[in-house]
Amino acid sequence: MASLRDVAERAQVAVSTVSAALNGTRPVAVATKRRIEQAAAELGYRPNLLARGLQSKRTRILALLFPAPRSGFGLTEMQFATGAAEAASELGYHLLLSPESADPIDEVRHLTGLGLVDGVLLMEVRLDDERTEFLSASGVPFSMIGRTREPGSIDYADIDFAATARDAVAHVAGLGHRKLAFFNLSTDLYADGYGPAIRAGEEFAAAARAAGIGYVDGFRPGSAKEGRAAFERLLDAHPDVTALAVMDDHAAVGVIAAVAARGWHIPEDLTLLLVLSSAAVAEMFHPRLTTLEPPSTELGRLGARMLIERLRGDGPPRQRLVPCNLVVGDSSAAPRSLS
Amino acid sequence: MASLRDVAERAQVAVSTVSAALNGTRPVAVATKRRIEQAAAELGYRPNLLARGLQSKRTRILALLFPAPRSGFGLTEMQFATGAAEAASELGYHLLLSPESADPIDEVRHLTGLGLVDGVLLMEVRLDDERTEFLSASGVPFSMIGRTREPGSIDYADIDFAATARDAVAHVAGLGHRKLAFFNLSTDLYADGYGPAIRAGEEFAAAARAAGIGYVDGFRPGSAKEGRAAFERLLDAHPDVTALAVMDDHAAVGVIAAVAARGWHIPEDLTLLLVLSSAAVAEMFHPRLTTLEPPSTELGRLGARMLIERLRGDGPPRQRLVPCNLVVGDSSAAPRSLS
DNA sequence: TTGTATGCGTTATCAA
DNA sequence: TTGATAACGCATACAA
Repeated sequence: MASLRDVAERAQVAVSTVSAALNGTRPVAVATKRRIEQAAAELGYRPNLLARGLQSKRTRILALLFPAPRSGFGLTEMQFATGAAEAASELGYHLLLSPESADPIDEVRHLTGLGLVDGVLLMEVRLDDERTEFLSASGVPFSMIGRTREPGSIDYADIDFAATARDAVAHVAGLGHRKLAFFNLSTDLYADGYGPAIRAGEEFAAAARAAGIGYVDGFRPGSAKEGRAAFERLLDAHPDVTALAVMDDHAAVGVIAAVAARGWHIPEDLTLLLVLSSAAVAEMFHPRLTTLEPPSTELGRLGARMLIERLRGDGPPRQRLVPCNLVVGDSSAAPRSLS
Repeated sequence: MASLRDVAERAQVAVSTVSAALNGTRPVAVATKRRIEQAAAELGYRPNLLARGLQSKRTRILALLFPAPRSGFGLTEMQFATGAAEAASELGYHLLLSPESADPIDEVRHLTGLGLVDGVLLMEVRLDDERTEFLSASGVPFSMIGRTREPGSIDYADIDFAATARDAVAHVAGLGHRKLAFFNLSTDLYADGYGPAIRAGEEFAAAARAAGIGYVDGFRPGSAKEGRAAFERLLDAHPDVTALAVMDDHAAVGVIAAVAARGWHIPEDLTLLLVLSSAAVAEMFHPRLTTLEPPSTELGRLGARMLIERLRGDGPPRQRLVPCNLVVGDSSAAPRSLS
């Protein structure tokens, strides 16, 4: 590879002048600047990121810390990663994919100790997340996709659960439904303090209350079997429920089976919503389910952008909430009583 | 961060001695070595990767070039990435996630020109892939997840389509089926020379022939609607088909709908196989479909390992084929005629 | 067995 | 407006 020296020789100037001309870090006569740029172009010069990083203490590399795939299909995680990588790339940064080992703290220490990365992007953030405390304490710049219970002044991009719940409730209430049920994520995730489970649960309850429609929750089926059982229990206790929002994809499979087993049909007898699932997944169902699609790519992009902005300079905390996208499928309809 | 100099001062030796002691690159007296190691530990010394890379011309960073999510749920792509990242991490390497821009060639040139990466990992390789030619020509070490039509001496890890097809055919033949149909991926992908579409198509035909059972193909439904239509056409022309292997997840949805519309049931009236889909996806169906699950994580791991081995030293081409994993679900049964 | 000196490619400081 | 030079942290050839 051509180096700064090669360019300098060819343009008949000093290395420092070439550096200055190419970076605009100090005034350079237009004539020499042109000569330098031409020489650089002819040699196909590319600045060596390592040398630059060694000197400037900034590598323009971000680490995306991601845990082993949890539930779902990995689509969401994949979109976080691609969104973040794209946004980083647009801003001249690179994204290092860092699989979280047994000890995430150690992982971060390793990465930053090596001088490899300028900042860290966290995903799958739990309400109480030890990683944030460690990162704050060690002074490593970072941002979150998701957020802790009390984000304080930490930068984050997360789903706007309140708006999402409002949209969902408005959708079913607009169809004429008077009572909505909600199936949260599995008990394990809920107990683990997984943000989306807790927040979606709270916000759906609040939105239903605000809209003045009936609301039932407390179910946390994590599989098709559990989904089926939960649906049976739900109807036993609340036969007047006509709309159901489900967070776990596999639980939805069970619900659909239970509906069919009763001789019921979707959407005539039940309006079914998938919460935080992609349209690609919703299309796998028959009928195609209405879904509240998480803005995963956007969140990834935002997370990366915020982190880079923070690296470029200080400022107020950057905290963004983005609502899910309501994609109406064939599982939404007015309740029987109205038709 | 503590540097080599800090360690040297604390241990009362020269920098070069510290370097030697820590890297074992030349003999160091046990006593001083112990002193150095202790000093390093006390200071929490970590070698600066940039400085080391600048000197040694090797960064121990690999780039994973990945295209925008294609079809499916991204699970497979995600597993390639996580597998590769894990394997790299175990061997002391890091994985850079590089979203492919409009011009992948330029992307590679950029990455390597910057001196950032030691090698490149390719995924979503097409039968004729210009990237391989460019990489070969420019001397950048690389390996493929997937493979071109004629891989030559390029390292790769790919699905063993022949073994996979044999397993699938053996499964249905073992159940007593005498005629198998095959729905390939969408026409677009097929025409684009997407390896799995072409190879799976060829190998299923060959496997059926070898097993002496009837075989029908030529269908390429890429959506639920097309899947449904394809199934109707299939049965019109070949009413004696009792088993069907489908590559596109959404097409499978259509097939299931068509089966139900006929008043048929799975698996009594049709044995349905999902090819190259994960068990997580297969579980979304009702009944749970039998699937041939691609070894995506393993392929990612292998791809990274091969590349690292190649970087460590030369040797013969490393080329590995791994068969899919047959996960028998509730969509496999003996054909009607036998029951 | 250990220390000194040099260079990797860049940026930044200071003279000229 | 420009050029020489000293870092950045590490590895290595060479001298002691």
